[in-house]
Amino acid sequence: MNELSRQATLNPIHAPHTACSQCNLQELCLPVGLTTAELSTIDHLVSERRKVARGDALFCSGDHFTAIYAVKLGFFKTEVLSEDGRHQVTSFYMAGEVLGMDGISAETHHCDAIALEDSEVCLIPFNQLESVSLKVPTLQRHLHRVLSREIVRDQGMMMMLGAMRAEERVIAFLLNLSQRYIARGYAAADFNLRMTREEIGSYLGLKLETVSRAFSHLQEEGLVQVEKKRIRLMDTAKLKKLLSHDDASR
Amino acid sequence: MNELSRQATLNPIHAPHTACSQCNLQELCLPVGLTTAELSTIDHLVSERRKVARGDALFCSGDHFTAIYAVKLGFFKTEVLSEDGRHQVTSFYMAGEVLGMDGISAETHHCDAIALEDSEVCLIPFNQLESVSLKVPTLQRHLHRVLSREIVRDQGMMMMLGAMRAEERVIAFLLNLSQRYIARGYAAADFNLRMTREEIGSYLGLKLETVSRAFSHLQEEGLVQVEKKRIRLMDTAKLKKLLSHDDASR
DNA sequence: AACGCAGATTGATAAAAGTCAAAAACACTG
DNA sequence: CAGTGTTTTTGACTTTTATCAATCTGCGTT
Repeated sequence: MNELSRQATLNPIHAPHTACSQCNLQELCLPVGLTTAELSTIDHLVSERRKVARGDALFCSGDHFTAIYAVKLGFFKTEVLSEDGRHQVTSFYMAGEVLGMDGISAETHHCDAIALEDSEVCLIPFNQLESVSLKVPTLQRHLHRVLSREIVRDQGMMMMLGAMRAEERVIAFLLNLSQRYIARGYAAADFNLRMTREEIGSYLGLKLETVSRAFSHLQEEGLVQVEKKRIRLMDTAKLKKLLSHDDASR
Repeated sequence: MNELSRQATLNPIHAPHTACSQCNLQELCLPVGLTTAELSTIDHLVSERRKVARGDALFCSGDHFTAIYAVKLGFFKTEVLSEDGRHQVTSFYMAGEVLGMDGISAETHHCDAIALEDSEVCLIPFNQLESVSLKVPTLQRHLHRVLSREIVRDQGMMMMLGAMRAEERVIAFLLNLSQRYIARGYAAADFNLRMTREEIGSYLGLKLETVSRAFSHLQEEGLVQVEKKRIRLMDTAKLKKLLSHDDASR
C-alpha cells in the first residue's frame, strides 16, 4: 500500500530539449492559441525538464511551491493525506496535462505527486509564469482556463463520488481514460492501465475488491475485456448508456 | 425536491453602494492585501450589486459566463447536473466567498447557483478583472490564490466523499461551517443551517434520512444539540477527535 | 528453476447506507 | 386559523459495499 516514494533526486535534463513551440503536446498543455512571437516568450520560460522515476515523488505535501509541471511523458497520480493517516488518490495526470496548481493558494503543496511510470515533466516556475502573464494577456487568459478546468473536473469528480454506485464509477473512470487517450491520438478502446486496482479504488472511493468485481462483472456482460492491466472497451455506446440511463435516484 | 429556480430577474442596485475599499468583508473576498491606490482601482471594477431572492438562480448551467460573484450577504448553493438528471450540490457559499469560477474554462457555467435565502452579490465582470490584473500584479496573484484555494477545497471534498463514513462526513460538514462562521466573527458553536437535510445529503453524498439519523445520533451522544435548523456544537474537541481518530482504513 | 512477493480474483459474511412507509412538526397561504 | 404541502424523524427491511480469508498469477531475484 505505501509507496517508497523517496523524493525524486533532482534530474534536470540539460541536453537541448524540445521547445514549447516545437512540442506536439502544445494543444493539450499550457500554450494554446498563442502567436509565434508569444510562443517563443514561453520557450525560455519553460527552461527545465526533469525526469521522475517510477514510484518517485515529483513533489510532496508540505513542499514549498515554486512551479507547476506539465507532463511531457509518463503518468502521475496525486494523493491527499489527512492528519489521521487517511489518504486518497485525487487525480491521475497523463502527457500534456498540468499538475501542481494546488500549491498556489498557500505556496505549499497539499498533496503528493507520484510517478506511476518513468516520466518526464516540464517545469514552469510560477513566479515567472505570473510575470510573463502580465505581458501576454493570451497566456494569462489561458492560465485562468487551466485553473478553472481543474475546478470543473473536480466538480465532476464530486458528482461521481457522491451520486454514482460502484460499477457506474468504474465505467465513468474507463470512459474518461478512453476520452483522454483519444485526445492524444491513441486508440480509444484499447489501453493499458498504469495504476493498480487499489489506486483505482482509492480514486473512486471504493475498495480494491469492489473494483475487481466490477471489472469481472463488466467482462461477463461482454462490455469490456480485462486482462490484467490491459483494458479493451467492447461496447462504448452501451457503457455510456449504463451511465446516463441508470436510475438517477441518489 | 425541484427548486422553482426561475432565473433571477435582474436586480441591479443603483443606489450608492459600499465600495470594496469600505467593505468589511474585504479580508475574505478578492481584494486582500492591496494598497489603498490599488483598492480604489477595484472600487470601480466592482460596479454592480445584485439582489437574488431566496430560491432564485444567480446563474444556471449553460449560461454564458461573464462575471464572478462575491457574496455580500446571504447564502448560496451550487448544484451540478449531469445529462441523466442526476444532480448534486457541490458547494455552499456564504458572505465574503466568491463563486462562479467554474465558468472561466469554457465561458459557460457548469452548475446552477441558487440563493438559499434572500441574498446580495457583488458582480465582478471577468474581462475587466483580467485587464486590471494585468496592471495590478498583486490582484493577479490574489486571483490565482482564490482559484487555487477552490481546487484545494475540492480535493478535501473528494477526500471526504471517498474516504469518510456517513457520520464523519456530517461532523466534518458541521466543523467546516463552524470554522467559516468564526472567520466572520460569528459564534463558532451555535448557528442556523440555511439548507435542508436533503441538500446536506446531496452535498455529502448521503440520503436525507442518513443525515437525519446522524444528527440524532450525535445528539444522543451529547456532542451536538439539533433543534430543527439550529445547531449547537457541544463538544468541538471530541467532534474533531472523532474525525481524526477513527479507523483510517478505507 | 525455484522462491518470494506484490497484485488480482473470488467467495462467504458483516456492516453501512439506502429504500419505503408512516407519522409528526412546521411554515406558508388563502 | 384551518388546511395543504414540505421537511424532518423514526422504524422495518433491503441492497450495496466492505471485510476477511484463501487462492492464483506473473514478475523479478537469486
